[in-house]
Amino acid sequence: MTRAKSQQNNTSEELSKEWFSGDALTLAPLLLGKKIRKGSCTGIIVETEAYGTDPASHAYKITKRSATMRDTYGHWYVYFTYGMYHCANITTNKNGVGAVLIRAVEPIKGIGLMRRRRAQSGAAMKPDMLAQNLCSGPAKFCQAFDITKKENITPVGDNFVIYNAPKLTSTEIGVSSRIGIKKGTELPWRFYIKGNAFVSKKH
DNA sequence: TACTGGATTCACT
DNA sequence: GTGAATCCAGTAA
Repeated sequence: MTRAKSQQNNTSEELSKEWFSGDALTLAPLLLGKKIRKGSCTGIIVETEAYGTDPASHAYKITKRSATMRDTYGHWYVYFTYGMYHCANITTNKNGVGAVLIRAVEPIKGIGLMRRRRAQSGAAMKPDMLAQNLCSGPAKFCQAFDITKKENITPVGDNFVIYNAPKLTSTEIGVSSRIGIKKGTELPWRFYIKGNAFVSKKH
């Protein structure tokens, strides 16, 4: 089978809940390049972040809020932060705790709707409100795809779908570390597609 | 019950 | 580069 044909087949396949049963650190780079659809909006995942049991993770100490990460896999874990933003993770680790934060998405369908939602959320509608500014951050992605706490604990396949795509090579994937929220902690687990204009600015 | 700080974004300098 | 916005979750008392 040709690579093109293989890609066609792969991209039509929906990832099942079981796909997310592995650990977050393994799945985070694998999610890069995958297509995500919610409602009429579709995009390519270009940046992710793995959260496991490091001290800077909500998974480090399970609370009422973060219990979703312990109790599910292949579900949204959505939380509210900074008094105005949401961040969306997909839970992982069938036999443990973990999640992959969706940090940035390349919009490919429903761009007009995304732009309206971002504008409603207060984003300035400047001329440079290009597609690459619509989802280039975890909170921007939530605004554009209308993901709020009401989506929390929604399973994959129910309202949101992730389609398979060929695995990227290690040379196509960038990895960066980040100082955690707890002093002295470091998270070398942010993955992004190298050279992609839709990746968030902060690294 | 009160206080603290945050897995961010954006405007302003 | 810096600071404000804004409110919820977690924690201490």
